[in-house]
Amino acid sequence: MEAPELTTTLGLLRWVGWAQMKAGQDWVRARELSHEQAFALGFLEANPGSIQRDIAQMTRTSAASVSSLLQGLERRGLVERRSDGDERSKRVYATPEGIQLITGFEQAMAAADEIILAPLDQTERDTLHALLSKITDHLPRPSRD
Amino acid sequence: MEAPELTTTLGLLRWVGWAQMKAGQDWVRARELSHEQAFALGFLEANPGSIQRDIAQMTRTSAASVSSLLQGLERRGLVERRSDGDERSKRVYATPEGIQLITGFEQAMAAADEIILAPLDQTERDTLHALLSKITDHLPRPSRD
DNA sequence: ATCTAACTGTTAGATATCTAACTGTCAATC
DNA sequence: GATTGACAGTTAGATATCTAACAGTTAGAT
Repeated sequence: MEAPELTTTLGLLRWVGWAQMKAGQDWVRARELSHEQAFALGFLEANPGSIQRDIAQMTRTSAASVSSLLQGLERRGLVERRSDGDERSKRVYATPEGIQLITGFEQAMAAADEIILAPLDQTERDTLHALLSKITDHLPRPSRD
Repeated sequence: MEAPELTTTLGLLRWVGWAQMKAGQDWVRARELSHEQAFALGFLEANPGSIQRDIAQMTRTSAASVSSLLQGLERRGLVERRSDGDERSKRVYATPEGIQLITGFEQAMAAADEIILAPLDQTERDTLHALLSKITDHLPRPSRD
């Protein structure tokens, strides 16, 4: 008695995505972060001075969500928001504390990916990547509409 | 300046999953449902009398989430919860109103899937499905731990 | 028969997300 | 220079989710 979600191609796909999220759970929870906070911090480490709109686009959420998410990180002193010239936008930076907390996140995620993809050999992984790219190439870019 | 998430295989995968969710948005929003409510209703249409624990397992969420989700559906008269023998569990049924509201959901989702998979021919779709199955076969079953 | 452990569901408090409405700032046009 | 429109961010109210703690029920062990 399988539910449809677990048998369709996109159902399987969402399941794998879910597993990836769960796989990183121990790492982020040990630092009392949510996945979203961890990803935002990681993005800010790589792209310091991004404006909130950039984060919203990258995480495919709304400006309102980013505003709320950053509030929590700012309260803990993990990010800073500063205006810079254009008073409409705020440039966001991970603080040293934030950077320190997020160090190793990418590696932890890569390790989780490795476990999930373990059943596939390199050729199969390449094929999977190519097929997914073919799909995302035709998907609308993450946008703010 | 791509972010890592959009270039790794699992990043692409999560992107496709996100697109699927968005693709059904018009359909569910026209009925003032959330995706989660729509999926729960669809599951109950196919599996009437499921207990809440079943729904939690299928949606890979917690018993607490299901409890909260069903509250909203019950308030709108779209589902009913009845105890039946075992007083610990509650059997959940979609009401006629709920069934009527969710009719066509599966087809709408299938249509959305078709659009997303459009860039792939049948052989490629089969390959993708096979690769994803190979991954999920090694994933822990959705469980309640 | 009682006690304990497992099971099912609920609640409380937190964060994330959504939409919609709002504020403030910049730029373009008149 | 003033108005208008686009842009960036915030807030409010809603739902979904999580964890942790709780309450009631069932079944098994002693």
